[in-house]
Amino acid sequence: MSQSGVDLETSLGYLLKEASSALRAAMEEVLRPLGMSVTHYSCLELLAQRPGLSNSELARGAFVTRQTMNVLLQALEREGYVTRPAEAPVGKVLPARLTPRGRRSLEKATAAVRSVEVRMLAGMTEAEQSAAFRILKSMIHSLRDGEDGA
Amino acid sequence: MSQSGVDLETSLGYLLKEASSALRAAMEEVLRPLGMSVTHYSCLELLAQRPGLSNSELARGAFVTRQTMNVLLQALEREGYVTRPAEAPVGKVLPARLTPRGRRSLEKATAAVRSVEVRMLAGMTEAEQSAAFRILKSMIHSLRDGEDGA
DNA sequence: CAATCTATGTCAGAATACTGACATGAGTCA
DNA sequence: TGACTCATGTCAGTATTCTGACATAGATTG
Repeated sequence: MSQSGVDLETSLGYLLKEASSALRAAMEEVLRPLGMSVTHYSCLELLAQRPGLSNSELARGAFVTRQTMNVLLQALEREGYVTRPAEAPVGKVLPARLTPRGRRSLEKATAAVRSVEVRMLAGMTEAEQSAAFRILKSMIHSLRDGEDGA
Repeated sequence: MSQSGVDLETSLGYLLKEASSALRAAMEEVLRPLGMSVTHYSCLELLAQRPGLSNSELARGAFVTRQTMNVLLQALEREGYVTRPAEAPVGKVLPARLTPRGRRSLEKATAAVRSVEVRMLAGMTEAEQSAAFRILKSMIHSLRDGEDGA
């Protein structure tokens, strides 16, 4: 008797949420022994791959608000994982960078997270991974499209 | 020079998080005018499709803790969207059900959320949707497998 | 039958993320 | 130049979710 509803059993949206939730749980599990949260890790990984990112850019990359990222960055700065110049080279944008300590701390976390990703991909062929990549990109694009258009 | 890292640009995990984040944002956007949060909606939708679900079952279905769901259920009960018997028919499990008011409130939300899902699926063929379904199921299965095994 | 284990509902406190607000710097445009 | 718009960093308060803990009911096991 599946009425006009969304039908959770066959909803791609529900499945997407389920997969994302499972991924997050798996990441939290391997990061907890390292004393690191997912957002914490995301920030460090972003900085490793794109040194000089600003607070707002990091926030967008980690899918949190810039206020949330700012609190995290201040903590990471205080604990010596990240450095930011006292004054902005241009405008108000403060480029952040990992310290050697930050890089060292990230190493173990990266390995742990990669093991999760490998596990997630287990049982998928190369072709399926490509398909997944393309399909997810398509979903993101479609969702971002009409968010405030028309 | 993409070192041994996870490489955000080609990481399925990152893309999964991005898609899930976009979906959540889109849902929040259409639900906000109805005064409903995503978790709020999830609870109602679950109850519509599977009447009599307990607090803990609803929590698992909405991917939150049972404590969180309990707080929400108490609020929904107080506002007359949901009813639970005063005493458990068996054990401690309290089966929850939508009231007519709850059903009415859900109608508009379901339509709104379905429009988001339709938008997300725009540009995907039937075959791609099937592939997405299968692939997401595979990811979930792989992630849940070894979460505390071995 | 008794002991143990597991799952549930619930309360309380802690952690986390968000919304609102403000000042400031850069770009646009008349 | 001056007015306007936009993005940023940051502070403060609110909201949401989580972790910890407890008592209880059912299932399991010896």
